[in-house]
Amino acid sequence: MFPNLIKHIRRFIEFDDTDALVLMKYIQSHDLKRKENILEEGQICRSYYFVEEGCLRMFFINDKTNEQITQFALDGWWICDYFSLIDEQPSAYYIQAIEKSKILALDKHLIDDLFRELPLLERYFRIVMLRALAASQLRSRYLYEMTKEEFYIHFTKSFPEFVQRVPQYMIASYLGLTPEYVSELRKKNL
Amino acid sequence: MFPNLIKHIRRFIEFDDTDALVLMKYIQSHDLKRKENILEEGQICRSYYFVEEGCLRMFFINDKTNEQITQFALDGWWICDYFSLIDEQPSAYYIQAIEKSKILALDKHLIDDLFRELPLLERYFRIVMLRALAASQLRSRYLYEMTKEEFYIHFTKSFPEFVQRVPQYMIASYLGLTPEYVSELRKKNL
DNA sequence: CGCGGGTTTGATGATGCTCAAGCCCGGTGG
DNA sequence: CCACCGGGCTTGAGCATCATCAAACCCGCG
Repeated sequence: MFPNLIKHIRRFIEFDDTDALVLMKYIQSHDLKRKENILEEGQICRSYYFVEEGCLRMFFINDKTNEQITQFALDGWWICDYFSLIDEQPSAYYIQAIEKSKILALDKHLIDDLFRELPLLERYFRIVMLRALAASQLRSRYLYEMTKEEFYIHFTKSFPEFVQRVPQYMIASYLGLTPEYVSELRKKNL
Repeated sequence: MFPNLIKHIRRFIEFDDTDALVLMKYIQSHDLKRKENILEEGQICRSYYFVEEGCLRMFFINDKTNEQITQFALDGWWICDYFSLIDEQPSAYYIQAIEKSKILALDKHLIDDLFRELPLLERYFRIVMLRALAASQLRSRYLYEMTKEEFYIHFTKSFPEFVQRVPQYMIASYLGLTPEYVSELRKKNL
């Protein structure tokens, strides 16, 4: 049904097939077309989203026109606007499919029931959050210690497949660069 | 014994005094003098640290000389190098007391036993991680949408007491600015 | 074949850094 | 009690990085 999520869960906790069947009751699956949104600015983010297949981006609108990407999520990643989710505030973000994607949504208000049925999943989510935090700490460190040029090169070296898969201007936006500058950097670095 | 930690836990879960006594067995308390480190570069970060009283900073050494601050932790905050903690890799960071502080350490390897004794604490830690993630998402958004000047002003407006408490050059470092530039900004913004 | 989104090019310029010097002020020793 | 020291903050000149803007180019798609 959603093998990638199950596989992901099994990386961190014991989780047998009957557990998976229970979990299934709580999950809503969404098939997104390219450019389709699963969250839009002004809505309250009510679910955690898992990318079962495909690729998402999270962005907000800057100066009324400019889409500023703050995160990507590939297959096997959780994504959401945690601030909106926690405080039930309108989100400032869009979450949009870059390509045809299959997204699994876990509603915030069902999660306590889910944990009551499958207590071990609370551990899974704790660990997922912990790892996301580690990733964000690492990313923030790179921002401190690298110039934008180094940051760009580091990124392209680290995720060459991803750079293929996604248009340059999105990479630029995510890295906080202008497309023009990225273009210059590409020329310079062969 | 450590009222601030208990108070913090009670913000998120039911936690009575006997639970607190159990927890106490797992906690190591450290009294730090000004400038004393609880973690140093090269060590493996083995504990989660809670600031019961005082104030910490987390930094790494840039270009062999320059202390680059990436995080502060005031009373009531958890702090650690999550990357080093998870992978048991040598840390690239120092965690140091800015002022006389009381720190509570929870060893990574005891935490599973602790959760076995007090299963509700797993929820507490999940929530703490979740909120830290929300905070880091918000911070990263500010970095995208503000100029350094706006970022500085926003920070000083948001945490005026903190700006009093900590030397300017540390604020500058945390915000990714030179002390000279902060000085210029202060003059400009009365 | 023409259109439109994405990328490139080049000129110009602002933001924010570097470096060197001076200043302020609280602490310490004579 | 004063003089000196040193850390932190400020000032100013010069400069690098990276953004802005306008235009041209490229190429896949209808």
